Amino acid sequence: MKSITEIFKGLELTDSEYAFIKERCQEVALKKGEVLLRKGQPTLSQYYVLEGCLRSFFEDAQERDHTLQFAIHDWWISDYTAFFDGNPAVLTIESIQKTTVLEFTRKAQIEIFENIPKVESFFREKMEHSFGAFQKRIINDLSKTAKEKYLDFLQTHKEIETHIKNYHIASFLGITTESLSRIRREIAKD
Amino acid sequence: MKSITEIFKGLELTDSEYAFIKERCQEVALKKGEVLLRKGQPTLSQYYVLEGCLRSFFEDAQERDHTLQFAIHDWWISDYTAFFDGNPAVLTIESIQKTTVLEFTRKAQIEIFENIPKVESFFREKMEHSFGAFQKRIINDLSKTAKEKYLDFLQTHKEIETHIKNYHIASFLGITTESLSRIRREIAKD
DNA sequence: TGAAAAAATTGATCTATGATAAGAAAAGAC
DNA sequence: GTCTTTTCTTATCATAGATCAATTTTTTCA
Repeated sequence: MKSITEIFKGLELTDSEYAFIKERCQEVALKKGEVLLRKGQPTLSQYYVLEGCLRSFFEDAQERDHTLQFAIHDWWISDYTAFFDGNPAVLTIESIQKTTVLEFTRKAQIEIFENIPKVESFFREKMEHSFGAFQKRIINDLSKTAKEKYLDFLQTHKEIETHIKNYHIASFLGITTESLSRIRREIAKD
Repeated sequence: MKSITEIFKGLELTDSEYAFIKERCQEVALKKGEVLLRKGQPTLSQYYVLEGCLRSFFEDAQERDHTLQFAIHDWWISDYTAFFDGNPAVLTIESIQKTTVLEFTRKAQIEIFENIPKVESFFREKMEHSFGAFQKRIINDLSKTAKEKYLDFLQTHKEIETHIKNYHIASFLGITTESLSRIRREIAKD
């Protein structure tokens, strides 16, 4: 079983530092299809995926859903607008496989930052990389065709692509499942 | 003239801490149209806008450009994928008005973090908010029509909208300038 | 202030993707 | 292993936004 030690790999924490962190997070197990966070709820926590796969998505006024993020082992996920600002969630997070996560509340996280500064640095760096990934995502959304976006997705999500339903991929790419199907046929021809 | 003291407003830094920071950043003045960072260059710095307006954009294979971000007074801007990971820039940053920025190199920033931990917390929080803004941007890109995106832009960029050329706004929204023009006509009718 | 350049608009097509509807294939349930 | 449900594909038609080609309006600066 994956555990807390590997979250902070590279950090060289002492046993008492680990213990301090361990007391401030909680393991949560989810069956396939279960909801971890529902839109409208207060978003008090951020989640680290130990095993399985989660998906965060936005439901628009026409009840179509738009996938913001997939998260597998060693990824973090939350509704960041809500988590950081204390607003109710606009996203819903659901498991698309049997999943285990570690839950860190905002309060716990801040306590940890205050007591173990190198964890704050660690999180800042994590954040910076995710920030870069979001920047890249926006650029892709603006500049690529649906087909290019799909090919790009296959590259950037190699390890998870096989577990994920095509309609979820379509929702991540911002196209309909029918369009994705046409694109897949075209690619298969090549 | 806007200056360094207001960057960290709310932080209550001592004079010597200010001095420490001041020695590690540099004021850069730009004429309208000048380039601050060009794609392909190493991205060693992050910029804080004192006055004026900058734009970061991506040029695709067809030489069309796609605006990622506008930055005015009190905003930070860089090519984050490049800045954080040490890769060459994929974005170009240009001034679209006479602009003054404070330049912080990565090295300087890390020195500051190590010596004044509360500045690191401050940056982490800045980052978190920007992260939330990017999340919102992606959701908008996925779920809204061009018209809705434009109306949203007018709201979220109230203070700067008047200085910015429509073709830059179009490039931010991911549509052509002709389409934006049609959308504007439609809105004017209402 | 008036000519040149830059920016915005308009009209006429074209095209990628959406919507709808139906059938085929795959996955799960019993 | 068959039945049911879910997922994926295919076909046809509709549409938002792109492209191309002028033209008008606004800005710049000599």
